[in-house]
Amino acid sequence: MLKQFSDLGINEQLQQSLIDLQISEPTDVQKKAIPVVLNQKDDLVVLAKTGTGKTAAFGLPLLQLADIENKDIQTLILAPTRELGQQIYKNLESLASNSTEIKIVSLCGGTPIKPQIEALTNRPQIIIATPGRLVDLVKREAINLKSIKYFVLDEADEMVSALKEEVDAIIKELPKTRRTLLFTATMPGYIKQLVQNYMSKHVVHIEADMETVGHQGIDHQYVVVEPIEKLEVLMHFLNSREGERGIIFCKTKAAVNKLAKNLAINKFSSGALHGSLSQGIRDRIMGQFRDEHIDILVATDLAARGIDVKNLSYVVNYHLPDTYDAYVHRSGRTARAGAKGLSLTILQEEEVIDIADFEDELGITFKTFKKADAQSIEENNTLLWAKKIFKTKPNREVSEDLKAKIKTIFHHLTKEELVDKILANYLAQNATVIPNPEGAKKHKKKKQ
DNA sequence: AAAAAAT
Repeated sequence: MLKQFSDLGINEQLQQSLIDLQISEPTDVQKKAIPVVLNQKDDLVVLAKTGTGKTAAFGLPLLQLADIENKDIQTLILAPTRELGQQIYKNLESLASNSTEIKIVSLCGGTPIKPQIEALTNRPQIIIATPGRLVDLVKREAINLKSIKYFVLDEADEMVSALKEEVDAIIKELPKTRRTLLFTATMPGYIKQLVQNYMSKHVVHIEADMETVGHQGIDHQYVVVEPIEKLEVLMHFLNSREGERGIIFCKTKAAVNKLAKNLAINKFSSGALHGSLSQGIRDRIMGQFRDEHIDILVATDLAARGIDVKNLSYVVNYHLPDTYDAYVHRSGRTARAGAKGLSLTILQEEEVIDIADFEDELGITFKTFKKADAQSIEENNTLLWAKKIFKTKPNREVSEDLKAKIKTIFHHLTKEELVDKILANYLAQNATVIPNPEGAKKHKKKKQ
């Protein structure tokens, strides 16, 4: 018999929200984790694949356990990035839409702290935070964590490694009697050891959705390119996926900026996301991406973990990820909730040997992505650029006066001559966009 | 070495 949310002990208000959200059946991780959280006894370490519903696996039972008679903060959820924190907040809000008496407050950085201090005076039962901001609030004595009963670390492996200092500072403020619930898709051996130090009660270990070896639904492919043709191959791929949506991962913020600029010049519907942008811009780009106003997100590993955007059919590794786990998280942005997706890694010749390591370490098999020959890539990219120009709407912000002046410049040209000039301009622009080998060498030399 | 997280 299939277990339903009601069988797991989820109450009617939350069941109604699930109906509203058109979520009909619990996933494996939800079936396994919900009863344990509701039992109010044990600590919990949950290992479950990307995109299998971990947020609801702790969100549903913790919303149910929220005691509205109790005006103290009862649940603390920590996330590694502001974007993920906000996403968890929104998910919990929508799960709680029929439990209106529950108050949830998001305490992520990058936004003014005063409104958050204000919001805390409303006595929320549940808070979602990023570590830096929460430490700040504790230092200001704007928050008291002594009443916490449930402590959730999402992306637990990242939290106890990269953000260990802040997490340790926060744990010092928590009562020993609390329950600790850790959720993650990846758990390197050394982290597994470390994690034991964070638990105070008997620990239940749950592994869910793991019986399917590899990352079900993800098609792993790689393509070998010369440095000079990397951008061209990427654009050719993006053109072949016109109307689809995905994320392109780069190694550095500077590389994200550069690639996003190149894609913008070539009229791709794209935006950049990394940690040096203001939170306002980060929120705007994420909003546009979620609302499908832009199709392509160019990002650092800021977007690698937890981010759940609907209908992403591909992920591109424009640079190799640093770790095997980073590959798991990046590629896990596609093929979510049972969907299919492609994870394409673009490599240079000397990096090909790494592919075998990824295969061995992660138990996956890469197929080779067949790139077209240089000439057809260029032709194809140019044709699609022309189509995009055709579809471009006139810019109303340009004054009539300026338009008239520009028209006089081109006045004496025939249509054919005008097309020739626009095309030549496009090709020249692209030539400057793609670094030539000389330039690449010079750059390398400079770095050494 | 780079990314994230506080201002």
